[in-house]
Amino acid sequence: MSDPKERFDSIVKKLKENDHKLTPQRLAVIKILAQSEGHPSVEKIYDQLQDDFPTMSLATVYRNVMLIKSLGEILELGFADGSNRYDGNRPYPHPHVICIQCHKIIDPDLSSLRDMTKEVAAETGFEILTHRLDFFGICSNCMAE
Amino acid sequence: MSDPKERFDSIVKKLKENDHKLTPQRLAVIKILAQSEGHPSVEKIYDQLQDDFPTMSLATVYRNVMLIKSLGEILELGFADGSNRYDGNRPYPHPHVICIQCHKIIDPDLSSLRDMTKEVAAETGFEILTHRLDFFGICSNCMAE
DNA sequence: TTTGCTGCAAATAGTTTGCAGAGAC
DNA sequence: GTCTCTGCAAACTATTTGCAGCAAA
Repeated sequence: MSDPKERFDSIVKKLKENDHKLTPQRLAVIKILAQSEGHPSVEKIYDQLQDDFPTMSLATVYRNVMLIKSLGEILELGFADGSNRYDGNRPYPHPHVICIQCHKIIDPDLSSLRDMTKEVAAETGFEILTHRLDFFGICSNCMAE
Repeated sequence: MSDPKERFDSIVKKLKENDHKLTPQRLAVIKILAQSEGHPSVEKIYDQLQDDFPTMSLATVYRNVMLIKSLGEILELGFADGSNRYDGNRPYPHPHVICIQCHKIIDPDLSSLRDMTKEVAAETGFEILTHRLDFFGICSNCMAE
């Protein structure tokens, strides 16, 4: 769990470095991404902004999420059903555990992944640049119901 | 590498068991999926069918791929950019190595994955049902160019 | 003042669906 | 003969883009 404030500042800094303007809408999107525990979708971000920015358009959310992603400050999680969700806390590849019932996403700690990447590179002759690892199942909450 | 003929028969059998009709179009889709080394997209399957079935529609390919997927006989690989590709050889979850340049997909052998699933279950309290593991990089062919 | 950003609406791309006729069984 | 499947075209959904006005620096 990184500090939301720290993440927010770090993303803002990156934007400044690359000469992007800091509009209220943009800052609001960053704020949500920086403090998101739940890996929000664009739609979710949009919904959360309706109170403070009732006239803000979905296109603006998309544009800002894309921009921040292109700066490498968030991780995009695209799924087969077409839904995309974003992790603003850890912009580097890491495993996710996803509840197929309530769609909660959490980040487990896994040590053995680095070795696996090496193993794959050796076996396939690829130069491995990144990876994606998701586990799908039922969380304890949903199991109890 | 499973035997394409065997895979074909096994999918056909599953369809019969579930009272689905065996149309020429359907069998042609199955044939391509069963012998696919390259994890084809729907579009790719459609293209390959144009010679033998010039009037066949994309919708039919989609419907058949969906049907076979719903019977658990192919694995769907959806990507963040919206592209979907299908593995008709190994319909169970397994790792993939994907070249980001030529989009080739190959299946490496990785032993340590089962242990990892257990580790995740223990740490998160989830009941893990399936997973998805992709490595992205540059294949040796593309590196040479 | 100068760009880049926003909101709106229209365009786009991949996939799904309704319907009428064709064809598997 | 029955009922599913197919082809076509239209519908749908998530995302992107063009444009004119607005606002950050």
